Amino acid sequence: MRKESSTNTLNRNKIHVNCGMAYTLDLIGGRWKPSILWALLDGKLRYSELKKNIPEVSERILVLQLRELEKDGLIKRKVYAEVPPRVEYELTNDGQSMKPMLQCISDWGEQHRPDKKN
Amino acid sequence: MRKESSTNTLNRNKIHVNCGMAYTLDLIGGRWKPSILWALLDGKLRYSELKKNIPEVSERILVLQLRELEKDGLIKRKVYAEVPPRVEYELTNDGQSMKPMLQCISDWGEQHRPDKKN
DNA sequence: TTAAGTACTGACAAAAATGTAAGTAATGAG
DNA sequence: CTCATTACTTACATTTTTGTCAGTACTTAA
Repeated sequence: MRKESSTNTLNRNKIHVNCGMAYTLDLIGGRWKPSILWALLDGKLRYSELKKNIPEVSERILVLQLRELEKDGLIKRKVYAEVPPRVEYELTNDGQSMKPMLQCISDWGEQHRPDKKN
Repeated sequence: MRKESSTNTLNRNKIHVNCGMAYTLDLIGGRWKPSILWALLDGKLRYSELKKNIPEVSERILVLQLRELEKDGLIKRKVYAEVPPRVEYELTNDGQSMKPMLQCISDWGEQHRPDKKN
């Protein structure tokens, strides 16, 4: 949770105003968000499929990260009125519009991380 | 400081191995790192100039972020043996190689943040 | 002797992010 | 009636990040 008036939060918001980079990075910068976005680049996935894709994450955190991505308009959540439940996640248009940027970020990482295989 | 064996840290490292995006974002994702990198894109700056560029940050945090960027090989620190002291920061080659990516991240932010001026 | 300038450092505190373990709701199958 | 299935939620604990405030070291200039 975020205290609206902590220096920490105020700073965050001030930075967004004069640094587009900081704004973007705040949206995609959570621990598991890159993995989630990456998985969704190929199309929609059910909650359980996301979990399989990202085995290390706990359910609580996965849901938290999904909710934030949804709140920030990068993914949408579609619930089917079935039992057992079915929920699908997919990128919104804004999320799709990140594709080239995400690819670029990924490429830089692949090329520069120390333990890459030659 | 980081406890090398917490689940938190282990997860961070595991993610790096199979998600280049996550690796990159970890390097540039600190609160003030985008602002610092952005300022250094135009050339080297003294510590005091960086401070002027980013007035909100406290000295302690500014130094912390600079040290991390340095440790991760994105910037270099050059000390002149003068009094009063002079220290200059500039991008390394790896830092320079981020330029197009950083521009891309910045552009996305400028175009999508809610409170942009039309 | 005192002050000014620069680039910090240290002790401490608050806030935010991440993780663990267990539990819930609805329904159809056996 | 019990179990399996799916997508979560809740209470709690730990770890990490960010921030505050005061102080330091060195030398030159007044």
